[in-house]
Amino acid sequence: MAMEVEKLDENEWQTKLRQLNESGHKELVVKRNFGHDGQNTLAEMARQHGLHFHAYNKGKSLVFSKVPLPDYRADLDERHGSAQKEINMSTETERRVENLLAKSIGTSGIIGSSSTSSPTSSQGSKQSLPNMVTTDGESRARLGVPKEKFSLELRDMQISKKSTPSARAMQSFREKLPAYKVKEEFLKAVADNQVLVVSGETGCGKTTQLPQFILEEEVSHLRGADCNIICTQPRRISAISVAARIASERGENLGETVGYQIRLEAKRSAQTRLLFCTTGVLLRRLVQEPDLGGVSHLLVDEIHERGMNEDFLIIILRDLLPRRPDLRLILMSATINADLFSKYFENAPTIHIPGLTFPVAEMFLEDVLEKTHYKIVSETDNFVGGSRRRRQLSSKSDPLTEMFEDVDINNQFKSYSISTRQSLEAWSGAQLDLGLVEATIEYICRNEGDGAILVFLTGWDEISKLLEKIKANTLLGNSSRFLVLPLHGSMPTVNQREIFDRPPSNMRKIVLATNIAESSITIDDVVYVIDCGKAKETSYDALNKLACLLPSWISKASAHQRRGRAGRVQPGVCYRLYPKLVHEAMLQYQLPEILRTPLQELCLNIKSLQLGAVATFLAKALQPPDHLAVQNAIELLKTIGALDEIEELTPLGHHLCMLPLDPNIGKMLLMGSIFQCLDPALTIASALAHRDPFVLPINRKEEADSAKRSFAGDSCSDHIALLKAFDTWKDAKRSGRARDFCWQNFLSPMTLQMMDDMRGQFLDLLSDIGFVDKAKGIKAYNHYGHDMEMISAILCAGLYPNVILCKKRGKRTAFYSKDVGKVDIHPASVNAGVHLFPLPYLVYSEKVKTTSIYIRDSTNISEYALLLFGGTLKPSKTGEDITMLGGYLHFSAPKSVIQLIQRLRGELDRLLQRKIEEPRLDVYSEGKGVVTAAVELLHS
DNA sequence: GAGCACTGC
Repeated sequence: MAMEVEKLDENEWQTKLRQLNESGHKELVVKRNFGHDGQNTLAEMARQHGLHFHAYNKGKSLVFSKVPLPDYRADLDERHGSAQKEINMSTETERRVENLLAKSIGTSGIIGSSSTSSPTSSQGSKQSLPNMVTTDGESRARLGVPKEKFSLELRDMQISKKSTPSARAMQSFREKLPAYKVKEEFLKAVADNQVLVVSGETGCGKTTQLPQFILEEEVSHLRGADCNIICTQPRRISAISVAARIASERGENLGETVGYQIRLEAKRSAQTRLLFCTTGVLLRRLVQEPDLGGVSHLLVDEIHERGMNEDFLIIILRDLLPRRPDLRLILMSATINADLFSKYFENAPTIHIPGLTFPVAEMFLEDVLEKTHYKIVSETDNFVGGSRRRRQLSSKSDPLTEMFEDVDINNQFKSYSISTRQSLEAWSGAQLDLGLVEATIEYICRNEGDGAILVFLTGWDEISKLLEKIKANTLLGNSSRFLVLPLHGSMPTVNQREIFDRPPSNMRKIVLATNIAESSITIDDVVYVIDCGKAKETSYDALNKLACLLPSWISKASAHQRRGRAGRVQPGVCYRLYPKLVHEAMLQYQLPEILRTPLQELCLNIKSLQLGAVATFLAKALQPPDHLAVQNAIELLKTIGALDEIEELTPLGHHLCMLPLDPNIGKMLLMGSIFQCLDPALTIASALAHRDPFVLPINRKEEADSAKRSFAGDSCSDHIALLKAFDTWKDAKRSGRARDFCWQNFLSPMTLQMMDDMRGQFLDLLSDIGFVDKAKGIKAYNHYGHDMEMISAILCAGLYPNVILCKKRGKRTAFYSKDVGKVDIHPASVNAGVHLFPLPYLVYSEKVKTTSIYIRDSTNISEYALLLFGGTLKPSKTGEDITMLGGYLHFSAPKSVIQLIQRLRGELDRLLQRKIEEPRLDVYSEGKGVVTAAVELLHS
């Protein structure tokens, strides 16, 4: 049935594909694992042939299959062994569940509830959210101050604040910024055009000055009371810091005329005329106010970053502009792709502002090699006749690396030394040479002037290895002369002051960082940047429904941004550890996030904003996502019951729209509130939605590992570990020991605090949509909050269809998922290294392909959790089998047991349906019998 | 037997 080949070169694909297409073969088995790029190449070609292939790993081979996924069953035995699970229910359990169920059917009154439309739920979804941006253009008027008077007040205040000596000093500083030179041109363009694109390099003052120009202009023309300027920022930190900066430039306190609003935090008042908020906050506001009533000017900053929120917002705004002719839209971008946005908005005029940073010299690999005399040695050079072309076959390579391998080094680099040319011959873009990084750092320290060094690396591993190399280095290892600091989003050092502070004068600071230092964290005193040219980047493989996190070449735009990090205080130097030819071949910009991410949450938001059919709407994007990615998202939303067959929101979908969460996590939260597990559901949802509170220290990772495991106990669950860690932190906090507790248990206090705040927000939202009555307190919804089986069932209800089969293979266990076949447990999971699981399945919240396909966090669950809280059950004709997940999960049992399970499940579903349609229904008392029967079964 | 880019509601 399968065609087999060893490895294919690019031209052979075409032929093989055609053969596969025309033949009766079902699969193409490629024996070499040639990596993700190869898969995508084939996928692309297949699409051109009008075929969709499904790829999965099978041992060391990669299999491409024509078989559509629902027809999985036939292949199951061959690939996974038998996936059939026998349900062994004791007659005692059967009898008890039977009794509980019989009782409940008599009393609960839940039979015959068949309404499908829901007036109550749609009412619920129109209720207002707390922490929402509210229109307050008229708020002062409402407070009794007439508009005209308020405008006068604002103007007089602006005049008086400008006359103080400190304000004059501030003004002269502002006048030196490049943005000041375009002030009149800018204000005229804003007055004359509905849309304007402003491009400018960092340091030109566009973010701090342009919104301020508008504010000053409006206030001085006595339009202050009517103006309502919003400026969006992609990150929380920048929303706060820019607002604070502008308030101080105006000589005001933050929260007066200038304020900010980010999730769970705001500083603003009725006077506020200029508000900085994150893009996410504005998108939430659009749910309530599709026309942005009351907003006079909207500035969208950093659109060149092409974040998902910003791309999404821009589609909505383009449609909104005709309905709001008085609204002014200003898009702010880096220079590099301003034209793209101008074209998108019917050739809107653009204004360019030159930058004001110090010049940064740049060097490429060839120059770095000349200076450092470092010799790159290829691993395969030791073999006789190891030509460069041959080496490429042995390593996973990418187009840029391959391109350079075809370059005639001696010809192209005539003017360079022989040693450099040899090194260039040996260089491979596939692997970073840490020795070269070390040599470059050493060169700077020996030969260049003072100033901090910032090294861009791809991840934890490289940072850790380089740190060790530096420690062992005879010069750099001297800790009284060199301060070497790792900087990684998951390391506990991120907020330590020494990263930002200037070191003592005889000491040089060397920061080893990931992408985090590209835009999120700014270190002012950097003079030297060393750039490895790569970053770990997410991508989304729509064919296999798989998120990937793989190192790849950065774009020219990112390289430019990294270089700029060296010129903030004085002229700097950027050492690029890749050849100039590679730099020239880099993509202009990074692929926008909307093309690199699963889209379920975005699709849900599109539905909640009533923007029409998802695919039609997304086709209007600057760069529309792949059709298959959209289909996957819609299908998932249907699977979890958020969308119906005609892609309309179900009552459940309406509720999920109100929760700022991934739909799966939102569902888990709702299920937790319904089934008396509110407290754990709040905690787990906030951790999954925000970030993992466990940090990864560089030297003590074994200790960190065991701390996490001790929280999990014998639960076989990362989610329980999160829960226990959070609860223990709360206790420690109450007794004033939070700081020590976090340090000893490798937890991030900031993340835990954020989780705590988010729990509060979720509780408010659940209360708004009627699922809980806040006045009664969490305890009233937490009867099973300490019941592990019930918590696992809730996790299953929320995380489905993210299910993994655990299959015993001798002393070990192997893991399989429906979409990609064999997967591994991530080594940071508490389930890594567990050989025998008490229960046959795992549910997970994240599956990511890195060096392998890993399940990052998982919880071991029983067949009953799946049968009662998983996907739709499909009984077989014989009545002795039930399947789920398109036949992937298969259960068998005696007829009576199957019938019992179906009846119980039916009652549970009806109860749930009624609750979703009438959120205020008291499930705990009305459906007590059904719930107790379910709990009984989960415990058996 | 071995690993964790970064945001945001």
